[in-house]
Amino acid sequence: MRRALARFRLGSTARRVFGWQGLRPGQKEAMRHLVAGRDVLLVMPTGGGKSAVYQVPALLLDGPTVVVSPLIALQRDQVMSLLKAGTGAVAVNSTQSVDKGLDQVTAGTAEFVFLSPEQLAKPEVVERLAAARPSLVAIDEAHCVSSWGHDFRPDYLRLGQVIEKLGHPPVVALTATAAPNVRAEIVRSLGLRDPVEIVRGFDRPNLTLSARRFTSEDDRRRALVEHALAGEGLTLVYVPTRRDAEEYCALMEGKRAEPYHAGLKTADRNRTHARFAAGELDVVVATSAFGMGIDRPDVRRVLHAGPPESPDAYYQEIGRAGRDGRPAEAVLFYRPEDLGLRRFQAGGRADPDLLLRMAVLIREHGGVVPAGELRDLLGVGTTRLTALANLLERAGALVPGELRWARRRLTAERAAERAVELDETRHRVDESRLDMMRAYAETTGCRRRFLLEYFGQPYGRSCGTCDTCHGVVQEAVQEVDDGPFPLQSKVEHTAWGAGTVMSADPDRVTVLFDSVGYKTLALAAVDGLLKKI
DNA sequence: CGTAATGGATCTAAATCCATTACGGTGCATTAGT
Repeated sequence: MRRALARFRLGSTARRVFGWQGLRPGQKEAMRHLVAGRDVLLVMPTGGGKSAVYQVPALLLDGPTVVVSPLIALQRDQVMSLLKAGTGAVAVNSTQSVDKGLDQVTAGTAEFVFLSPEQLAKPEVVERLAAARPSLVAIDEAHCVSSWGHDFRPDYLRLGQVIEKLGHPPVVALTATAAPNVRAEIVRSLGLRDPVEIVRGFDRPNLTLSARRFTSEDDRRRALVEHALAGEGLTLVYVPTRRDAEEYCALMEGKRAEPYHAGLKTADRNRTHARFAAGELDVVVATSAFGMGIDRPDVRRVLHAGPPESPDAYYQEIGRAGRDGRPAEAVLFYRPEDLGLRRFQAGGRADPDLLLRMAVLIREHGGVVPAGELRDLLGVGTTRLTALANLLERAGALVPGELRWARRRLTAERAAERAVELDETRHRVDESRLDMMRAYAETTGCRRRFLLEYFGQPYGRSCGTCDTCHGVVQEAVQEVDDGPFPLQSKVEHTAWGAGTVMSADPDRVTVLFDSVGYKTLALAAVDGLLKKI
């Protein structure tokens, strides 16, 4: 009854509380499903408006809304804007008393509570939240589950368990960028139940795409700096290292430029952020640290001094240009040697020996092993231990959310073996994403088409505006169901198993395989190896 | 994996070459010491 009523109040609530006039189609659809009790995965590339999707339903449902947000700065911004709208909100993190924050939730004065996955890794925090009977859970920047969960911030992979402990109210996962396999991982990892997937407009027609290839580092550097200095308008330069951020920034003569990376003092970072937001800068030269929470609509250019680790990351970064709809450009200054650094940064494999020792210890203990003891015995830190536990849990060896052996019949050896396989698979898929980044940089086809099809949106023509199109718009390069392997059709490879066709040309086909990631195959050589299923 | 910094050797003294080594991204939370 309440829910039926709430459906019709979405628009008026949005107007009354937040002053939003019209809701966009994707937004309203997502809200309706949430209010009706469904889980939702929302992928909307253009910035603003995603938070509305949980904020409006939250006000129509009884009980607090738990928002998982990766950065304390982001939590702070969201809380401030909600408080300004006259709605109770609190961020629970290490900058202030966790207990006092949770008291606001218990007392019912905070309708919204923002937390990091690390806070939610603490059982007492989850218990207190569960006691408040949350009516909605929102996972902001949900691609972090996939990009950070495996090693950097492993508590991201524990959110599925947290959601269950919170009673699994309707969950909405929000992100700007996610390829089909990333979407699948978000759904699986968060344990979303029969979710509605809403994927809106990946294409950004006002963005022109180009890439320039260089042999020497010096040439690349000169070309990028020259390009940055020649143009007008707000520019973001993405660089691979902190050092490069400083060096490139020093070369931006005549521009109001600042570097940005995680090695700078918090005060300096905040200042640069504020100046950028206020329009007091022309150029920010940054590592991947700069980005989330940026909402300036008038970024005219995003230049890359080397490719990021995947098209997913690249699209995320160039997506910060031209949000006002006016022309903007994304230029990749590329050297094949760049890929080595990214491969290094992708990190090493989990140590099989360590996994085995951990499995043996937990299995022989019999009960719940204290995390501190396990860390000491294995000589690893919290982050690493959680990452290893995640692997063993996915291997079916541990009770979800606990350091306790799940099945007597499973040997430690077999569990460790499975965990290693899972880790291997993930790394293979990651490497294939890097291969796709190289393919983007080196393609002679339409770059827009390349990216859109990578994200599972058949495009089948050439855009006419990227460098490789040379101003030529081809209406039908490839129909969706042309050829032996139509786009998005399911296929099976004798060695690599099941996959989905992501892009097809007259002579070759790119398939996303579950076990090995993206592979591009020459049609002339696939006879007997690849078949439609 | 690639690049930059470091160090040692070198036909006799300032600079160059080669081999070796170090380094590389993202943030939370917690803690020790002001």
